[in-house]
Amino acid sequence: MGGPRFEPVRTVRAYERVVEQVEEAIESGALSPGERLPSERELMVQFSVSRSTVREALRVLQARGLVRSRPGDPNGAEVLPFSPAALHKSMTTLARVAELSLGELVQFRMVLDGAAVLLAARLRTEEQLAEMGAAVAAMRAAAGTDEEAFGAADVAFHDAVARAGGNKLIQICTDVVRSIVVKLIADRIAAAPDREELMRRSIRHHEEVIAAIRAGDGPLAARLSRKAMYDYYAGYVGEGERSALRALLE
Amino acid sequence: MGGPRFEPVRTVRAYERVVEQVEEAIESGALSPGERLPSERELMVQFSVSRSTVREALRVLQARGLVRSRPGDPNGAEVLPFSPAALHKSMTTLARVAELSLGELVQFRMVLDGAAVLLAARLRTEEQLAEMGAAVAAMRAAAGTDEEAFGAADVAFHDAVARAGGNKLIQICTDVVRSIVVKLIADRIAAAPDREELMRRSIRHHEEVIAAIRAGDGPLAARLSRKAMYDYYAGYVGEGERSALRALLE
DNA sequence: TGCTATTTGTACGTATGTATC
DNA sequence: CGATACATACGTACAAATAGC
Repeated sequence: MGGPRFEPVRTVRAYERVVEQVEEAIESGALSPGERLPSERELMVQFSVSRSTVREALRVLQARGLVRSRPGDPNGAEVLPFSPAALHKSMTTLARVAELSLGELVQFRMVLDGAAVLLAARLRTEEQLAEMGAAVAAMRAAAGTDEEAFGAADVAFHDAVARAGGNKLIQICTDVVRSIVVKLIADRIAAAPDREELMRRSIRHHEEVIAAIRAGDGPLAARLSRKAMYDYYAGYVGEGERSALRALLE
Repeated sequence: MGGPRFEPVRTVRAYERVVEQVEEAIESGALSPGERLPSERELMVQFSVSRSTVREALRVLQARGLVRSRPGDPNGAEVLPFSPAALHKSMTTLARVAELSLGELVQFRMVLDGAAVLLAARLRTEEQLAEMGAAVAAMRAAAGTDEEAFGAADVAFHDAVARAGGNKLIQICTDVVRSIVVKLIADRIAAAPDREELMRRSIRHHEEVIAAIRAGDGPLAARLSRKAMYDYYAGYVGEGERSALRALLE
């Protein structure tokens, strides 16, 4: 027994080491959003690598949403503020290659949104309650006339709820999945014959959720929220999956 | 009013068009995992771009976890099977740059794991129940002796539950966040003075969850699951956040 | 085993379009 | 408008690694 435990050697490419160092600098806060990286020529000197290596590294960093570079910019690449764009991209890819069904996506939203509402009922401030109310008012104003504004107001509502819940991860994930779902069935939603009625019912549900949040009744708010989402999306989900969604309604 | 509605022109880089086309081929299934892309030289002919452009595109595709290329491989880059690695990477980055707290991460797990358990109580097969039981048995066997095996068995348990729940997105996200949490506090967990007691209690909780799943009592299983997670991690979370976690225990 | 052909990894030079001053 | 510095893209060259003989 014993002897030294050797580990397999992984040859690490030059561009990866560049990525690692820059990534660490950004994630540790040594480089802040808005700041600039040195120019590509400067980077090749600092890392003692060729231009192509620097560029491949910058491509990866750009794909991860950490930096952006523009041609002609007298400064180097710009360090970007945090954005869930990379998460959005990888979840969208995930949805396609893992063949996530609409039912799974909606179910995920029911779970996270329900949790956000539950937390919001505890932690919301009066100001946040007002935001939710304003969002629903905007939904009412746009109902039947402006599809786009209705959707935007709905997003604003769920965002206000998620922020009130105090969990950034839940907030981000609900938003990412919401946009994926909407993209998947935007055409079917717009073409729904009972579109007007769906919107009205959605608004009513939202108001009930707000009332429950205001009353501090988290479990009720969560049930109402899940029910609202179910009613809105169930029509686009196959019957088999629909029953799995109903499991969350009890 | 009227006239054509012009849209702002977005200059799109050459490498991006290459990425788009290959990505579409992979996500649509035209290229399956295990298949090979043409060699870089072949790609530069097909896309009429230079090799550096091809390589930058391949780097991005590699960063997204879609392909992998090895030096000297006479075949081109390999199309990879689906993996949540890209999602894992972007969530890890998210956790750092958005400064997600341990409390938020644990809360997220409580929500998703609770939902998975709730669904599993409805949808589980006898076989999956056996898997969960086997995982807990492995946890018991490893308790106090083999930290690593204990952790692996715990992962196996939660994975079996998530699979039984039937929602791949929940399954993947729980696993991703679990590994982030573990990485964050692995050292503190290992150094816990009451480590042995924590493990025993965790096993007991897992058994209670299995019993509730077997009985088909989803809500009870979910409560027990969230309670188990809270007990296990609450010690590592600050008091302020701990109260937000308790909001999920009612 | 060694050899060879092919491919990727990396380096370097150059031309071009663009943003800033 | 010109000058400057930058990113973009192309092409060539060579080293290192792999597969197949």
